[in-house]
Amino acid sequence: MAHHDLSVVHQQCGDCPIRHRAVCARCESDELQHLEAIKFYRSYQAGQTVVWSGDRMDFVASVVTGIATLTQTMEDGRRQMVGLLLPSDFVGRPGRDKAAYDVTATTDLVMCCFRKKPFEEMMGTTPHIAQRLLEMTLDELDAAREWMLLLGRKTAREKIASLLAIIARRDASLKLKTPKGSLVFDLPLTREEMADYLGLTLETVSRQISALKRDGVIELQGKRHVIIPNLDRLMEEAGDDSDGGYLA
Amino acid sequence: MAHHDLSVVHQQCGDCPIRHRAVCARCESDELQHLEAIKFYRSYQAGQTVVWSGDRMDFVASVVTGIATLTQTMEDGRRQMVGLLLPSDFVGRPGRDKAAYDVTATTDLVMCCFRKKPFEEMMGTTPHIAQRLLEMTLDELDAAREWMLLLGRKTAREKIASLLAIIARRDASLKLKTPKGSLVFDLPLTREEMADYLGLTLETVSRQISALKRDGVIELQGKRHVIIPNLDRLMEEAGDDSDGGYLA
DNA sequence: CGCTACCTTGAACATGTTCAAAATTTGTGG
DNA sequence: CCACAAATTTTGAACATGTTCAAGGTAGCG
Repeated sequence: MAHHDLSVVHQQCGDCPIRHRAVCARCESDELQHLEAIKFYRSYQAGQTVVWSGDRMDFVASVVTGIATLTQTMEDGRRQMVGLLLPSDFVGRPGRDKAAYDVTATTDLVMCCFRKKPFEEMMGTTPHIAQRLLEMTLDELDAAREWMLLLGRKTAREKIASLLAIIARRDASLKLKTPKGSLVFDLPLTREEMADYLGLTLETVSRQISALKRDGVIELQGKRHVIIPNLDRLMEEAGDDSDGGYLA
Repeated sequence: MAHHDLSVVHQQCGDCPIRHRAVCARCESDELQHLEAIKFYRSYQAGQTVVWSGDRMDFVASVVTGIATLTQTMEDGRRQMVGLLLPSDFVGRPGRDKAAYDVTATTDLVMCCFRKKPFEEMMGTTPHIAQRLLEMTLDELDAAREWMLLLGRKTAREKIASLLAIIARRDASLKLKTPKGSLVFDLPLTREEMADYLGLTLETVSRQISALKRDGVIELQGKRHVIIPNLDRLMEEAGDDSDGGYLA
């Protein structure tokens, strides 16, 4: 319970790491000031639940740092992850007061929150916010549909390769490295979380990761540290046509 | 090839059957007039392709009557349907010029089209359109995520029951009948299309429909005409918690 | 060092797929 | 209206992929 009180930290929007990708990306400085007035930060430790599905949610938020997941659960306990929230991603839905999914911090997480009422009012008066939110929502819809193809039609091996390729790409885009050449990253998810994302069991995830390693598609150092010697090879294993455009 | 030239038909927005659900739902009459000036109708016969994934698409559109599907295809031919477009649903993405999915008419189809350029300009000047489009996109995202749970975690029987429940509900909502009591409708999809939607093979779809019939969950007259004697029973079979809110 | 989480591996099993054939429905032309 | 061809659907049997249940291994952290 070492609760570092990050919730007190407050930063200028101008210095914010997600300033140019989040829902505020298009805002002018006066609009940003207005947002600044209604925003507050919240921090969560790895493993903590941000909200439970069905709970009242009186804020919307952007992920600033860390990773969160959206999951759905059936009565008998079957779980399906329906979203992986990375820095700049948006949580919550204007015009709805109950959370539709469980939101969980998988790493330590900082979110930039806006009380819903003022945010909704601002949406009406600030087209730059509504425009950006529409754009982000359309991107998420594309990502969800790409994921439907994965869940409905890909083999276990292809599913794992697809997930690794997505994480590798995202990491490459954050680090601004060349997309060719070898890539290195740490898995932000446990085997079980990967299984929940891919519609598999954790045993199958483990077996397929071992198989990809055995076949030289990936290298592992420990359980989490992954090296991709050849991204094209990984993409082939994922079954995507070479130039598929996941996420942003 | 009996091509009834519906493409010439032109109607007043005020009389349009989707006036209050489509992207134009929130528009005032002056805004509607502006839309009316840039709109045109197109008709497609059952089975026709509206656009191919990757093709240039210089319009966006609303489905007026009929049903269309969005599908993704892998190089080796595996197909996954990622959307079922019903009257009032929106096709195309402002700010993108290539289609991301194959769009196919599964029944005779009439679409209300807007050339992309003028539509995008109107989005900037007409908040009512952008607002409505955001709302619709958020609904579609919820539907896509509900479908991810189905694809990732439901059994074949649950998948079929879920699909039937969705179609039954939609039909009930169009006909304004009480959601209890027995429901009757025609399947708008072939077994193969159902399979593409559910991430199954057509044989499995056929077998599970036979099983649901054998168990008295549904009744069939011919291949397409379905009677649901007890919607609650069907919902149980679908594995949804009783009050789940699919689609709109 | 030893506990606890997490991960890997094995073997039996189950669900859904594949391939094949037969049945049914639909559309077409006589 | 009927007969035939084409398309769609159903059913069967062998098979494959991923799951389940069980045991053992590994890493991180007190």
